[in-house]
Amino acid sequence: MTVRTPADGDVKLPGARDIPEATVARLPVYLRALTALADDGTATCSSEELAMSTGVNSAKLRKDLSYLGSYGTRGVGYDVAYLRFQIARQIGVTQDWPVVIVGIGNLGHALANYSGFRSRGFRVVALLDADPHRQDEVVAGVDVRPFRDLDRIVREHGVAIGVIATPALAAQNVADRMVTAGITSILNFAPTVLAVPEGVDVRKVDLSIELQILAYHEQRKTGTAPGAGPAAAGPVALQGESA
Amino acid sequence: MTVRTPADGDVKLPGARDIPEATVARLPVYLRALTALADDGTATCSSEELAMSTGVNSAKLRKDLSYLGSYGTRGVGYDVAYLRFQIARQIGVTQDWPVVIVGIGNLGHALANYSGFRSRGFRVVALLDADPHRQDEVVAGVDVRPFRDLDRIVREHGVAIGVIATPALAAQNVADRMVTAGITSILNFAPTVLAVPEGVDVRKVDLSIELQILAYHEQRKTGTAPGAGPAAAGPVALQGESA
DNA sequence: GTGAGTTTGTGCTTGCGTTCACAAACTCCT
DNA sequence: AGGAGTTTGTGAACGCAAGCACAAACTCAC
Repeated sequence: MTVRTPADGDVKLPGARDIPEATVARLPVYLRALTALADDGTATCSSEELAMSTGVNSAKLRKDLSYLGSYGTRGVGYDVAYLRFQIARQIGVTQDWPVVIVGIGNLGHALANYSGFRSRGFRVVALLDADPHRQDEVVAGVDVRPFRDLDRIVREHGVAIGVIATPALAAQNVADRMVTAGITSILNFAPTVLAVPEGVDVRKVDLSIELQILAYHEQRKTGTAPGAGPAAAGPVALQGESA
Repeated sequence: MTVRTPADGDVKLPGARDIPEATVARLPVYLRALTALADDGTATCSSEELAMSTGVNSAKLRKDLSYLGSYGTRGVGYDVAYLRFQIARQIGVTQDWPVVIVGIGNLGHALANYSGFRSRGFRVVALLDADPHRQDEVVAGVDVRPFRDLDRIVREHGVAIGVIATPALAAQNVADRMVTAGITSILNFAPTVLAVPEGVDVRKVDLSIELQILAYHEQRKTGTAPGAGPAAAGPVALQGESA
């Protein structure tokens, strides 16, 4: 999913060992749990406690944290505030990242209104849509701009991360324009495989894929077809509508 | 993320080898690409072509498909319609799965209106919300029901899959109620770690985690702090708001 | 200061996933 | 029919991730 270029990605920050991808994916979970603990007034916690509240094995958690450095104290545990800062620093969310959201449909609205953005290191600087009818709206305090303003907005705010919430057909075009504008990380909600040049990271969030994975396991569990209820409708053939 | 119970999950369907988790996660992508090819009128395709359009290695794709059986023809490729059906059958989306969505906020609206549901093997049979003010609405042709109707709806429609789109604080309670009602697969959009009993699968989709993973790589790429643009705001300290 | 108890950090093993490389099996042309 | 070209299916090698288990390092009580 994530494409890393081995060439330019290896300019190591001072004191930054390379962290395994699986660990990187869990760091945000730890960060969230630590924030919750900090808000509770908890000053220190053990790997066991943190593991419990994040749903991972405590050994795995300690190994993950060890990639960042030795921030714990044996016999005591971790200082919540300190560890939280260290993780935030490693992820790079000690300051806010400006992001743009393209495609202000149902999903775009939801994303724009998502309060977790601000508090977790991101700031929505622009909402863009190609549809002129949408460009009068003000969503979540940010007004919707025409898509053609992308280049200017990216330049002015130094945007590196873009979110695609358009229909599938528009996604590749939006991605191309984003890359041209200078965006190098894309979060794609459209159900399409995006082609991007080396050095651009893409992460995909796909609703129906997640559901289908659940369906697979569900089928294995029960050994039955879906909709076993009395009011269930008859079989529905696979329909068209690709992409 | 996905919890499989080794005890009851191993009742193998006739002719169903156990498919690696990584492969299962890619099958929906193949399915979508094959649907697109079928709509284009393409009758047959090679692993190389399919690999190109799905963004995976062709060797990996062949190995993935080989877990389902030998559905290709050497020297020719795969029959699009046939392979599509076989994958759909393995995933279990030859018939529609009834699903319920709990939490009709911004995200719930977006999910309810998502057209990809119907065409990819799922049917939204109910929208539930605890807020009485929301229960007058009709979203995407389905009217919003009170949350307490969950048990009855699950029973009547034979619902096995539930979607949680509530705020974080409500998520665990909703999950508990879902499990009690008989739901055994949950797709969780709330930024919380859910505790569920053995045998219940949970998949999590978390916006800010995805963004933070992107931010990590972005930081490594540029080696700089976010918001390098001239109009970028000053540093913003980590704020509270846990969970 | 010393011993008992606690918790971290990590070497090692095991298992899963990816990739390579090639034989097997097919088509097509002559 | 036979040979050249194409494409699948898979054994084997490799690399990453997970989990175990334990030494090292700390606290606390006396």
